Amino acid sequence: MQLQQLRYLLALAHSGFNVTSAAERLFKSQPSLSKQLRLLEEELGVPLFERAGRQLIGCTAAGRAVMELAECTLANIEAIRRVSLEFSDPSSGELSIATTHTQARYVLPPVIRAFRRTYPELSLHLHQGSPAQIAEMAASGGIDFAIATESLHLFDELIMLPCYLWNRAVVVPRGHALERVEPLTLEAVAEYPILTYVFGFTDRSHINDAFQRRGLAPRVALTATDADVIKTYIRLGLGVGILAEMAQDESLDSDLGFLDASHLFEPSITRIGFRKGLFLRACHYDFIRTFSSHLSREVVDRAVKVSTPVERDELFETLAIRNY
Amino acid sequence: MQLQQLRYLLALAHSGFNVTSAAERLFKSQPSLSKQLRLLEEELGVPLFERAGRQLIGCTAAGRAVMELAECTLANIEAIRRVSLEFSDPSSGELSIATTHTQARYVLPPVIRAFRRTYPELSLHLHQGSPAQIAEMAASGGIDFAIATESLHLFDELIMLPCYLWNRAVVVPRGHALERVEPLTLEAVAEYPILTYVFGFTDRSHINDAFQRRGLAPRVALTATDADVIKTYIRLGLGVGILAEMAQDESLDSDLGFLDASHLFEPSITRIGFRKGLFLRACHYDFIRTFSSHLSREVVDRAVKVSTPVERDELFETLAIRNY
DNA sequence: ATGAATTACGGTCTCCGTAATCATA
DNA sequence: TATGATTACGGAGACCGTAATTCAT
Repeated sequence: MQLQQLRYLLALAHSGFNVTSAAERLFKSQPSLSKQLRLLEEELGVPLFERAGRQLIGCTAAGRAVMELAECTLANIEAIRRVSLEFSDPSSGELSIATTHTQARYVLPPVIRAFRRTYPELSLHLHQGSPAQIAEMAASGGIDFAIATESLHLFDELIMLPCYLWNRAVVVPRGHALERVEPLTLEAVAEYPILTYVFGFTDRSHINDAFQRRGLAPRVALTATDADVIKTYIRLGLGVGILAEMAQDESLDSDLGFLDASHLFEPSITRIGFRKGLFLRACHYDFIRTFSSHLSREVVDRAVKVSTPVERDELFETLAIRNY
Repeated sequence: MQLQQLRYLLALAHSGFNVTSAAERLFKSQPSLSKQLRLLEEELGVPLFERAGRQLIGCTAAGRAVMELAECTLANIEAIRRVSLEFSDPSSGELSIATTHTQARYVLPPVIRAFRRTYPELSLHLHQGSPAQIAEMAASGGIDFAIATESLHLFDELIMLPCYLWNRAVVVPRGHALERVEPLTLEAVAEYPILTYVFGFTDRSHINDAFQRRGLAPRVALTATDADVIKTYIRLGLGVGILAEMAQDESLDSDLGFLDASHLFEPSITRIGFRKGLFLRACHYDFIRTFSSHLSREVVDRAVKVSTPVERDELFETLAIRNY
């Protein structure tokens, strides 16, 4: 049995049991893959795949069991690589972060600036996507960290740690009538067309819930994944925005009014997550710590140890999570 | 990186970092090993071994970390083999049990007789040794089960499940004066030279403790690892034996009196254990169940899930453990 | 007839063993 | 000098790719 064969096995599963596309993904010829998969199957002495004629169309029960173990094995190999890299040069290497626009544009810059001072040799990679894509990226490897506000709990291969609480702001062009409503109410906001994030980003459901509880049905004029895009349309007078409070850029947004709406909507919680198998290097711990100071190495280690998300939540009930 | 190289790595560690003897153990030439180990080290880019000149004399911190992961990886590979074997032919294969003389000679025969009726194709292997050796065998692989009364908790790679409680018997030649002492007391026993198990077997400390609590210092005339050996000397009149109650063979021991001593010594508990990584086949579950009927598949699975021995003990507090 | 897996075959690279060399106690 | 690791070299085999073949829709 060879590690290659196990890699082929997983690639096959990830390509919907299409040998050709698995081969392409691995930059190998199709016969090579085909042969190695057959050899593995023969060595193990048990059919791993459901077949329709010559086509592979799925996994047998044995195949699933083997697949799971193979995944674990390769994660281990990966861990060996990482641990060696860490010992050979603790400050070198790469760190890939998948996150949403809001985090990458507004939240992370000061964090990364500080982090780079301690790890100037490390190359950082920022990948953007929807929370679901982010979680997928982190779960299936290649990405070290996922940072987002929702959806990440969907993957139970991910360990999620709470970072900070944040509230929403109602964003209007300067001089807008809402600026004079004190205190701001949902009823007042609902008078205007709403511009906010698309569903699946930054807890849209919190916003809907709040209006619905008051029996209000706001008109949503436009949604986007990107606060900068939304701000552009606010400036054009299409309506009022409901954005994350982080999305205020003091120097560029002097023409916009950010009205605190923490009393109108439930706060949301931004989390950082990583794959369960991930070997955490010093720079990993340091990044998490830089991002969220209560997540010390000890806290992270404890969170990794406990096996269920529920237990992890219990762990964090005792810790104070800062507001943004 | 190849699995072979990881195997070499572990073999090296198990041979005290002597490349030559590691090579012998693996039936490979020494240069091959030497080269592969060097290649691995180069690939990982970090020294794994402490060197004295050309000699390898130990592990670096990186080496230890890699070693641990390698062990885990190979256990996974082993699990893949097993799981495949299980699917290809659930009733074939081998089952190796390491245990003490008492278990192998007196306790296991009816268990194995029953077990073989369900798995006639399976070859069973009984390895004997001291509890410490048994634990070592089970922990370092090759052996499926360890069965013994003590010491097994020393290895935290082992999952130990309690099987049954048993008491001691005072064993005398028929007609011995102790047979007429009703009820039997420690003081009466302490009058005679004692024959019992060597330390490290079957909870010798329970015996010592009991005497000590009563301020008695019995004369221990002879200790052995083997109940049959001890009985021989009892028959020769060297003294009275303190043996496990299981050690009575109804048909062969009619010339010996087994006097119940359950009121004199704390009961002991016999456990069955296996390596944490072990993939449990149906025959494994069945063997455990045959040996100890309260250890159903569900109970075993739950015990495997919980991570600490303490939690496991809690799990079993609610279950009734039978007496022998 | 086309898409997809398998078989056939040849080349390259890896791993292993033998033999010779080097270092250390 | 003896023990034990490393280097050198040649052979067997594994893996891969191209091309041809087979199967099924």
